[in-house]
Amino acid sequence: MGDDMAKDIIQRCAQNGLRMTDQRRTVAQVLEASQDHPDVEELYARALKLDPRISIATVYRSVKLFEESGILEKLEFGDGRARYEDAERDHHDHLIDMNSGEVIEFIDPDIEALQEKIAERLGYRLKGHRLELYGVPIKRGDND
Amino acid sequence: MGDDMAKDIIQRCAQNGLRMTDQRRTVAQVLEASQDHPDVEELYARALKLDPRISIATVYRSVKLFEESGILEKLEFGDGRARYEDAERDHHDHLIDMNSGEVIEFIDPDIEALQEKIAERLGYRLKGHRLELYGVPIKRGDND
DNA sequence: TTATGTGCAAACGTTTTGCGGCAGT
DNA sequence: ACTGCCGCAAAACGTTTGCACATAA
Repeated sequence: MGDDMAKDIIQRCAQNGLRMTDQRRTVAQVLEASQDHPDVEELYARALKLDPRISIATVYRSVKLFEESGILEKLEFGDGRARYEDAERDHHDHLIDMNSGEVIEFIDPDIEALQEKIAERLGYRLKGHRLELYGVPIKRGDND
Repeated sequence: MGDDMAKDIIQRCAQNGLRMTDQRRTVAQVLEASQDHPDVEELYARALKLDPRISIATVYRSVKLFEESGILEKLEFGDGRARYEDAERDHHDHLIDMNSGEVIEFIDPDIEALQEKIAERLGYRLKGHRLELYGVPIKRGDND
């Protein structure tokens, strides 16, 4: 019991006192169901299937609102489009497959600790970071 | 001896067979002289002082060309504007001061090694990475 | 009921591009 | 001379916003 049970996005919206509309529920639902990293255009496409009346402006407004409420985290992988992911999930970084564009998530406690130490050494308190690895799959028989 | 002497941007342009115009030389010169991380608008402002005839379209075209030739590296700090820096300088990462916007460069061999190891563990050959730390200065008397 | 959200289309800031003229090799 | 660059202005891109209407609380 207690509230260590993971809350879904809609619950956290309510918790933050956000007025819940059909559109916001739709956007939340799409995000919840996405295991990949869709950009806003793609979020909009998926939302349209659940609610053909929704507009892309509302999708933009919703993700921005959710981000400002700390419910989502904004990601930018350098292709000019923003992506959003659930901020409450365990922290992780991203490895981008340069061939397929696939995004692999990972965590490494050593690297987290090292970052804190580096910031401190430079006289800063670490507030956030962004780590992206870009790589290509190691194929069997790929000797170098 | 040999060519372990650091080459400047203009030399590397020539080396890559790029046709050198006054404008490209100006952009190269501005980049060479910049110790900070100016965005393209700022690059243009600085270039204008050296050559009042240059247009911002040319600045955009030049940095893109230089990037495609591997002479510059494109940086995006999440403010919607691209920045470019000399790709041949020693590799380093960035710490962004969240109060002032100042960008501090650093290198940490441990973190570099760790990244290689993580990519390998995930079945990837690391081709590049992006590490940005976001922090606030630790002030004396700041107990916490 | 009243404040707030929505859809639409227009505006935005950054970056790219089509064009006719100009310049590097 | 010939290819490719330049400046200009217009377009493109992802994102934001003003407005009149609709809806949650």
